[in-house]
Amino acid sequence: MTRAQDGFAVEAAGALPNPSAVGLVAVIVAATDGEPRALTVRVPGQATGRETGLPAGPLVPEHPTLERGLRAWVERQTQQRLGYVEQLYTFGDRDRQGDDSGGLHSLSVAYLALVREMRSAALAEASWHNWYAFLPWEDWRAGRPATLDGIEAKLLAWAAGASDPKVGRRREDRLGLTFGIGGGAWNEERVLERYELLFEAGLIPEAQGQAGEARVADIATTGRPMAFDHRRVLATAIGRLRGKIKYRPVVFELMPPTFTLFQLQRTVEALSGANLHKQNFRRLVAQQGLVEETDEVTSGAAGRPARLVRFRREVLLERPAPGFRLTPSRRSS
Amino acid sequence: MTRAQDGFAVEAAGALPNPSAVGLVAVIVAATDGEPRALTVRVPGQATGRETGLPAGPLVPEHPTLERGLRAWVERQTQQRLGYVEQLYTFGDRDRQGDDSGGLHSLSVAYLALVREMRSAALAEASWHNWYAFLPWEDWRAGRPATLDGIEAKLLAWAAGASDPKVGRRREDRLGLTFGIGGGAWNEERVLERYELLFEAGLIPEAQGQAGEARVADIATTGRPMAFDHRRVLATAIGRLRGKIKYRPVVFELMPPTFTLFQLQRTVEALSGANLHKQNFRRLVAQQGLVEETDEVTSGAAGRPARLVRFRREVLLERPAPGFRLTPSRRSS
DNA sequence: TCATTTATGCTCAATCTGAGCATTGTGCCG
DNA sequence: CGGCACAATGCTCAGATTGAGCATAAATGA
Repeated sequence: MTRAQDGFAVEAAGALPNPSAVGLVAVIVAATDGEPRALTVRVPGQATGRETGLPAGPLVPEHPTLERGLRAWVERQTQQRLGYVEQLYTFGDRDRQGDDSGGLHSLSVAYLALVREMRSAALAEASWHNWYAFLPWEDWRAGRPATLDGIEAKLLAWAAGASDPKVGRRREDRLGLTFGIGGGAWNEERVLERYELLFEAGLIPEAQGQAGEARVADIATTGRPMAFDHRRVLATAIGRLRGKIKYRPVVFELMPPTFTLFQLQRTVEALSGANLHKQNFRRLVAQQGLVEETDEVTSGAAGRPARLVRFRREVLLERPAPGFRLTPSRRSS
Repeated sequence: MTRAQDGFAVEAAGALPNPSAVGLVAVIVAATDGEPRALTVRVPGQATGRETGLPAGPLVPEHPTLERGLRAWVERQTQQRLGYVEQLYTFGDRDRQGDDSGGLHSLSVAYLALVREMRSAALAEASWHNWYAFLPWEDWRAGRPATLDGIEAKLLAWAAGASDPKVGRRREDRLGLTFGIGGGAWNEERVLERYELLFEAGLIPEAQGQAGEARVADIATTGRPMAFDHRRVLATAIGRLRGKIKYRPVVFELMPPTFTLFQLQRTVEALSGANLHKQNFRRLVAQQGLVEETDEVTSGAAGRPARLVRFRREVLLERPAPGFRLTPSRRSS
């Protein structure tokens, strides 16, 4: 069925030459105590011993769809029920893969999953990490991250160090767009673009396959490395999630059955990396009808008890499916 | 390097078992005379002779990235310069692929490309089609598409025909969400969900591999079929594009160097399938600073001549990168 | 009891949106 | 040549949404 015709190589999707190695990678996200967490595993490292990486596995031909395959595979191996699952991106970068298995083009199909509990942390080799450990510049909840000073300096040097001045100017433009250097605003969704920029600028040890050799000083500024190019996958996931919570009620996949509005806000803030105006946040949630009150209230903690609410499942049937608009406030720390 | 450990199959992305056949599919979009078009080719059909399909080809291991590979491949074969290229989705559905090449899992990585001209229509076997020929229910510019009457009736019958009443209710919910049946609103972004629903309901001939045998009556209501599952890919592309134009200035990839505001509006309307309020549209474009005036005006046509404008490339460097908010008006036909 | 802390209610100005009316240039038709 | 039809363009206005803050309520703990 393979056939080239008149300049078009028209191929049946089912019968192609050049078989490739295809893997699945999962970014499994939870939010506990107002911190965003990703499930990681220890993998055999490229350079040194063992490194932190994302759960990954082979594409299993037994399953009818990619997503169902991933779901079954992860749920079986982590005892973790996956609620929301969404395909993220397919990575096929040759020189960015860990290693090239001789001629086979290798692809990784990445998925984002949102889960409620963290029981599987009990599993050996698997553990939850605050995702900002890997991308520390993305957390603005306590104000501008200190690490950005060092990063900006290095990025500016990188831009200035371009041989062609035109290239240098383009680099500076990108610095403005992504990191807001030079009067630009910080757009919390551009997580991947920021990571890519750091990668290109040589600030990411994974770029040279040296994830295992990152110096402590580097980790302090550019974060903890991951095996292969998994930080890129994580960056993709965070960016996607930050965008999605604005127009789809996906945060609730991360919440327990009942919760307070402030817990909800903390979770949204954890994901977006920015603080929100409290009163306006509740107004938004109320207006959209995202939650309904229970007759329980919290107790024990300091301050006035908060009413517990639950997600109104019906909103999934209402249009347009709402989410959260993120409007940062000046509250910090 | 393949290794299972403690419940996690941890695999280096580059060394996986089960090689798969991987293909690339491209949805190449242009907009001419206010109509949205997709580039199609004639492919050897599954059942009957030759069918319409999307340009597709094998993954070429020579290229450093998937996107660069696709770009080079399409540009060479269609003489069509691809401006904007974006990865859409990776399809791996087993039973939805055209045919299964014995044991190999087959994937299609789909891309969306926006182009300006349509020269390659000159190529034999390749031609441009109004994309609503394939998804006629998606075009609301002349009011509610007539085809929806027939579709709704069949969908309601499908929901009512569920053996389990619970399943039936869930189907009805989905009808409301996607097609707005039962008091719901039409959300122009849910193109894929609508297609999937029709597919499940058995209204899409491709579902049984009968794309080539669709009856004329069916084509009138559920649109022209495509080879394999390419209509699903097209639906994905349209949905994505409709979402994207709202927050990124991507429409300009489809416009000639200079154009009138109304031409721009027509293009946005063509993509979104809905009409917009003219004065508000210009206000939006002006406010956002998306275009700058040239000193030329149109002439020859009826009515007052319009000023020609051009896209302000600088907006790509301004934050947050703006797009179009789509607010339908009552103007129709 | 009072200070502290958090939850919750409410106000207000600025801006944004959706809708429509009015005016301005052109080509075209008697 | 005057007037008409037709788009383009300018402008207004009420209602809704946003961003920010003040005020009050209901707990805990010294």
